Amino acid sequence: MKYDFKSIETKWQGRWEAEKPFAAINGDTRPKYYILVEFPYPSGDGLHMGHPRPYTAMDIVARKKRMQGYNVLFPIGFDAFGLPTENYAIQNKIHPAVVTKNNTAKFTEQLKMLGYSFDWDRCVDTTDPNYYKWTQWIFLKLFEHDLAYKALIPVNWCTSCKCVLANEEVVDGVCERCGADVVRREKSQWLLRITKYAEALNDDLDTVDFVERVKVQQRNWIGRSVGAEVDFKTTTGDVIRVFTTRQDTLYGATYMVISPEHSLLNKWTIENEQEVKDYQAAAAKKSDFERTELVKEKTGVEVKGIRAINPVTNSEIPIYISDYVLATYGTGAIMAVPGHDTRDWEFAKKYNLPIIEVVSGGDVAKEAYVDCDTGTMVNSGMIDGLNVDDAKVKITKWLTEQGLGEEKVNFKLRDWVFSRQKYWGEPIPIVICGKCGYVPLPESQLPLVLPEVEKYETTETGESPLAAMTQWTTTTCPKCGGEAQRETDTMPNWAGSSWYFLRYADPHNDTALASRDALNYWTPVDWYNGGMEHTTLHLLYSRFWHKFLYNIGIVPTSEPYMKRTSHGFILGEDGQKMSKSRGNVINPDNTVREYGADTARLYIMFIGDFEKTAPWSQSAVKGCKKFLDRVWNLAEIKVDGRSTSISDVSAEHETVIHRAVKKVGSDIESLKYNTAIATLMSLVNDFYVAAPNRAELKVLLTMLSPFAPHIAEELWELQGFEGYVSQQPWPEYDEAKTHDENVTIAVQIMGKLRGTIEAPLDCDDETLIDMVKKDSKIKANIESKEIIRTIIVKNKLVNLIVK
RNA sequence: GCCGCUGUGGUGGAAUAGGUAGACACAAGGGACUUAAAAUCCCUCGGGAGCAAUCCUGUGCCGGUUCAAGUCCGGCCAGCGGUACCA
Repeated sequence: MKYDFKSIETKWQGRWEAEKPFAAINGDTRPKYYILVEFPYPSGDGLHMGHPRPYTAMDIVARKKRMQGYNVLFPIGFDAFGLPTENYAIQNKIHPAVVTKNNTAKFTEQLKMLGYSFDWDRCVDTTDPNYYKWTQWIFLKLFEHDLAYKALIPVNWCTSCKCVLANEEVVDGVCERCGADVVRREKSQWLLRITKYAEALNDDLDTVDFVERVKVQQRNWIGRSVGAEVDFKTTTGDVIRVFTTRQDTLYGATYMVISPEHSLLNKWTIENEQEVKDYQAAAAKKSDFERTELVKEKTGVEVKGIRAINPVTNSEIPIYISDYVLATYGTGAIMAVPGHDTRDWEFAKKYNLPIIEVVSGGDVAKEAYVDCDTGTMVNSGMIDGLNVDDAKVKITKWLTEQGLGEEKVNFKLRDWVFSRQKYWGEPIPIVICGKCGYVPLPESQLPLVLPEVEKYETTETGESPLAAMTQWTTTTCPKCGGEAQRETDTMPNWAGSSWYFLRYADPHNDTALASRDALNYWTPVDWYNGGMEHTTLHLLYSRFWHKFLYNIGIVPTSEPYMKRTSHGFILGEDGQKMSKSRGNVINPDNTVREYGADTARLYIMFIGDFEKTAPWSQSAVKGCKKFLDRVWNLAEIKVDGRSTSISDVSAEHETVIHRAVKKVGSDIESLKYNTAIATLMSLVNDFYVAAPNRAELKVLLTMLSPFAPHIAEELWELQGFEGYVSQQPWPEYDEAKTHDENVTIAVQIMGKLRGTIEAPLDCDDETLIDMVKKDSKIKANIESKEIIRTIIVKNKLVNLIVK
């Protein structure tokens, strides 16, 4: 009989659906293991190859963990709020909820087609009011704890989406989604104070097992830097406070620069007022992108008539305004040390300002001496002769004593802009009352359900489509009972995904986001795998929400995820990133149809290093199909024999089987799925040289089942083994049996390979050298030479050094 | 610019901790079976020399450490990702 993958896969998927062998059980006595994959955004295009890679990998882990006796939670859901759905709805005049329903149905079908062992009863959908009730509830808690606030801020405005974007959604000055220009605009927006958690988000990375590149990227994004704030008095009697990480170079500060938006500019009487005003106006007109684009040439204007006083030299220094100083970082003002900062140096050259060397070792006449940590302080009064570190300590102490400044830690991280002027998102549960201000909706009124609207488009003024629904927006103030308006902004699609993993623990709870018992049992997530592109967005946002929920006593741990790994992209066959415009998108449907889900799963794991990008190759898929054909042909006919325990493997196959069990097991844990599959292929190749007995076949099918679950179940049944192969214990290996009695020893002379010999395992050195010397080939090589040294690596290698 | 990662056959990729480079596949070539094709099975497959056993050479480039370097160190080059006037 031929390997009929189609009927086999349909059969087992039906059985799994009916009998639910992969259901997670709350409060079970087995040890729990919570494996999480990033739930998909259900786009109209269906799954592409980017989805099955992480899903298959974690499915393999989930299946193996179950076989090892864990109560595994491996859930899936849909992150369904978002712009593409809304745009599709606008274009086709279909309600976004209907679009979402269709898309999730398609995704569900495709995910089931691939044979994933998800617990489908726990499926969540962020657009379900029963779900977003709790997203809104968390928002109310954030508001209650002063972590949500509304402020007039310059926002990134996408000219095409007509929508406010988070900084994270602006890429190279254009909208991440549609590629249109992004400009700056003042708008009243909801923000979340993620900056309050900057320190904890940074420091607690030390407590979790995230792959290093994720930690590095998060740390860079949070951007912690330690320095000092220093006060500079001015001739007007005002004080300009600056932030610097180089307080040691204070004696070299020969001028100051403040941002064009600095508040003191409004207060001062400036001699060249018009010139300053013109510069401010020009800077305000520029978008963030334009401001950073002009990196090469720095511009600025001196604020004439007012001077600052360097607190250590007491000399008067000029003040400039320039847009290379950002209003949003530090204090919006800097002390300029042209001798030791590249930007200050360029600016000083251009405007003919003095450059003073305060750390020796460079040539400040030629260029700024920046990497000067090893230098010695010069021209620096009280800190002359000290090294940089000591100088920092001493000057900071002095500044603090004089009341002129103090040590200060700054972060690049900014508050999270949380408003969107869009329809397809969670309504923000706030009422705006003329008398009481922003009033939270009482919990009893949640969920605040999205109203039906006539038009989904953002209004011309940039307000949410909800703003046009006056019937809905007009309400009464929960506090004073007077007439009030509902907030019409909605939440960004990062909201629902910031806590979804908690809901999986108890997805049908209608009195809490999840019961405390369920959270105590399942959280934290043991292993979370996802894309690098979410490192500074979703991953950071959800850590923030989780820390907040921990602080208010909702969740039992301060970090949501114990372990985070990250997979590489699957590229198109042309080696380019898959995209519709390139026309190189590959979806799993065709491969599954032509070769079956098991082959598709195998190939996507065999393709290469899980953590790196890898190009798809349709022709290489066949290799995996061939492998399954070979397995089928090997095991289709019932193999006789009563013994089925691993202790009953033949002497012939003993070593290779114990080795394979060891290798496949450890490879799954360390993301090396490609070599795990290679090991299985080798084992099958060995079985073609000498046929396996019943015990050996059993081990093979058990190990194969996480990778290719359908064929494994079918062959298991054909062989007459009991139950589901996916519910068998994972095979155990015996370390002693992973070695042969004999080992091949490489023999080198002067470090060059000259041959190999067979020697008994753990052979003692003398016997080994003796054997080497007797080997005819080696003998010829060392004739008439004297062995002056021998190096032996046990069971591996002998190296003879001769003269 | 800064931070991180990567560079190995025609291709995807292997190579615990420095210890036989190229596992496992794909593609290609040759052969068996077949009327033929598909499928299957067997052989070859980094480069060079040789009938051959064998020898030389080879992991982006240059140098170093070591008995021994794809692996460690220093300096380059190229590609990918992140970030960007962050003081």
